Amino acid sequence: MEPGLQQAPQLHTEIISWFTANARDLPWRRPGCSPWGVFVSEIMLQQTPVVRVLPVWEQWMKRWPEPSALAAEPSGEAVRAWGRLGYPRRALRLHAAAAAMTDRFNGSVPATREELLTLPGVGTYTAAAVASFAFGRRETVVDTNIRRVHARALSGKALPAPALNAAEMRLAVELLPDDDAASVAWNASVMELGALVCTARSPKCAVCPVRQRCAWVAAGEPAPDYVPKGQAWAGTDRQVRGALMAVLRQAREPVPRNLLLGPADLTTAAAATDNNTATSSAEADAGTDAAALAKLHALQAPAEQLERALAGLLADKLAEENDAGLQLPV
DNA sequence: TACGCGTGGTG
DNA sequence: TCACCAAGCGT
Repeated sequence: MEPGLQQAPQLHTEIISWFTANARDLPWRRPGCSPWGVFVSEIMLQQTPVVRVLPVWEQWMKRWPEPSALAAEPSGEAVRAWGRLGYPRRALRLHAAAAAMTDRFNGSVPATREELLTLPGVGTYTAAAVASFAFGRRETVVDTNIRRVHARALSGKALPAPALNAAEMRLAVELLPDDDAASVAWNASVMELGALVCTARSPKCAVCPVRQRCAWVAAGEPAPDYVPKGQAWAGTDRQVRGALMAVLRQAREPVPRNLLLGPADLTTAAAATDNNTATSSAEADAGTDAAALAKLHALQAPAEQLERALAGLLADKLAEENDAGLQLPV
């Protein structure tokens, strides 16, 4: 990694030039976008692809053009508007961050990394990214794309380490241009290169602006020295929670617990009459989506797992319990 | 430090 | 098809 630092100036020039010609036209990058717009985009983009964020971001900014507007509404509305972006706790944290901005920062997005770090849902990456992209400050932005570009171009490895480490952070700090504007351009450019060209699975080295300088290419593109750990899904509480969330998100009135916890009653009722007509009407009466409910029941999760998953939702305040059953806060 | 956290597109 | 992967965070 050290040797590559000598060509940092060339890397800056070539990657920033590539960005100028090839960057995607994303709404949160446009000159008129507010710091709040940048902030919202950064939270939504945590572990979620750009194409899925775009439509939700547009609707979000139209409905809540500034932090105080979001803070004025119940958190459940944020969860609903979040839709299927995933990790719905991010919606709660974004709502809480808007409340904190309203209370502690005069209704504005704070401009410094230190202040940004005090907001819920804002960690090392997001604080640096917002300070850099929304406020033009010189901050070292390190995300998964940037780590991968650094690992390949400078360290000659196929993939970065499983977790961000001190050596990577030092390298990123040393690579950051001194000039404020150049540092912002560099952050955005390396990230975009990692997202569009230096991708995880099938890097497009043929169109890479720095392929001649890439340590990984020079080393003959060696394979990763570790096996990425998979994300377990089938049969997990997480899967059950996701199915529960899909039902609760669109429900406009309390959802009875027994409707969520098992199809037993419905099966009996349906069998007693004829087909699933009874099931459909029962679900319609509860204001729930039949398809979402069917997916939940199709998992055939054990009752104790359903209870545990439901408790997990309640613990995160994604739903509130009342006499009638369950619903999102309204 | 390692793990859990949603969702859907894709090679 | 089915793991892998995606602008991380909090514990």
